[in-house]
Amino acid sequence: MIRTRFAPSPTGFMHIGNLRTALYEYLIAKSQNGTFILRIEDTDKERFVDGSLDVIYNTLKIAGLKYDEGPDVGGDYGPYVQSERKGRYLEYAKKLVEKNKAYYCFCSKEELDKYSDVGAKYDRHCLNLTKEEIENNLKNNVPYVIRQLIPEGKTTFIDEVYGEITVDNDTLDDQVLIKSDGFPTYNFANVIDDHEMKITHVIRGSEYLSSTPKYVLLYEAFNWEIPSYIHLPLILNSDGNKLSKRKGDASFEDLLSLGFLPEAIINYIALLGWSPSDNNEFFSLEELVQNFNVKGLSKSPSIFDMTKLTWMNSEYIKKMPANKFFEMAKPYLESSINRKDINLEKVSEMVQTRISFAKEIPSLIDFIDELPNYNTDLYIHKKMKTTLENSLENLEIVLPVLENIDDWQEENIHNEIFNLIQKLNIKNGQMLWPIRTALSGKSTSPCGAIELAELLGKKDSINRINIGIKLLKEKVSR
RNA sequence: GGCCCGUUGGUCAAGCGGUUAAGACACGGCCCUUUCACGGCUGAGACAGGAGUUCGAUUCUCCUACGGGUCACCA
Repeated sequence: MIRTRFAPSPTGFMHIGNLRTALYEYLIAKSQNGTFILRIEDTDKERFVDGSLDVIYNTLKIAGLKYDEGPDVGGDYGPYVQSERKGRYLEYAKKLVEKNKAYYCFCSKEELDKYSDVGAKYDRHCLNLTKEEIENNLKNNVPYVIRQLIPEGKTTFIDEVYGEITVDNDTLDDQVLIKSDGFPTYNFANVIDDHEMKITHVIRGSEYLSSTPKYVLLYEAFNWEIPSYIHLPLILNSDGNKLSKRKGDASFEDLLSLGFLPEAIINYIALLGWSPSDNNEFFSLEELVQNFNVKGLSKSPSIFDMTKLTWMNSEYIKKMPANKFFEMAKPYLESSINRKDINLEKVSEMVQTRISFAKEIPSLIDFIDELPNYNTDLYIHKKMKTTLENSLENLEIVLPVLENIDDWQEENIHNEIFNLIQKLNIKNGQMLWPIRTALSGKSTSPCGAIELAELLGKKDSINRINIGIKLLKEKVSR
């Protein structure tokens, strides 16, 4: 039975990279009917950020990554918050000391700083302490840490993505296991908890690849079974650097607030570093569970491409049922349209195929409440064969026709205008382009002239055409 | 700097000794059309470099270059 875990630290918001790691941990477990666990790694009291626990819970909830065990849902291997497990780690460390796989170190931080260059290893000063010295120090409450004693030789492990990796142990430092504040270091707590929680597959970012030998040595020191390792390639931003909030890279929350759909985000990031066996690109979470396979994981880092995410989100939007889309679009529609005579559902329909994410809505429909100031050059359109002169002419001709329509319905407006076009024997565009321009004041609009006229209503439409005529007259007469 | 990992079009990527080296995004063109979008068709664009192994290397090995990760009482 597979057991995987997501083990974030409550130090801020959720990176896209973290989310993807959680996603893969979830998928690997669920694709084999396994158990997915959430564990909070809060051994660094100083970096704790208020509210970040909620961010973790919320993100997983919104993303649909339901965990079977965790701080807020319980489970047989709790507690699932490391700070609540504090007592256990020291006992384990002492066991290692007894076995001669670890040792007390009383060197102060200042002492160590003196000769710490990049790549310098701890000189094992305290390894030579006599039993009496150690006991004396402990009795006198001299602050201490417990360090792992790295044996000689080489360490080999197998990563399911990267294959067999071997390192020389003398490149490894005697890392601290228990800090002087009594808390375990991340590396130590991780091993202990993974073992106690019976984690079978350790899945994490490839930045941990080079510390994995130390983990392996720890498991060996305890004589515990070593879990499977699956290291994931990094996600980089378009500059080729690690994703970071400071550099302006979007977090999951940022994307949500832009109106991206969680399903689309999940779908997109699932494809960063993993590819299915067929060419399909669209996967619901459930489909990901069914199709996920470790074999599809890649080794090389991938760049987070906002453009493709945007495309994928627009595809999801297009596939939404109209009523569901309306529900999502409503707040945006309501905030940018104050007129009460506008049919918001109709606007919603128009907008659905034209946006990539919800926050794009306002800029598409901002002309509805108020006709923007526009340049008469908008009337000139080569393909439509429109000029300032014939635009003016056609607007003047169509105005009385529109004024005569009593039942302001799309069908009627359509008929009247097309009759006129036929009578005048002109191209459709020569009439429709000027009307659309006069009604919207923009080079693009979410629909054509006739739909626009119906939407805005008779009074406003005629008013806007009059404004158009006036603007054109001023321009042409000059 | 030491150690570890990586390198297929601008981006995501398939490929796992013999292929015209898929597909997607983005980009160009055409069609559809009442603007824009949608949709359809189409085009351009890649195996980092060099040695081996082999009848044959994108695929295997080594070297070089470049990129990344890591070397904390952070996670």
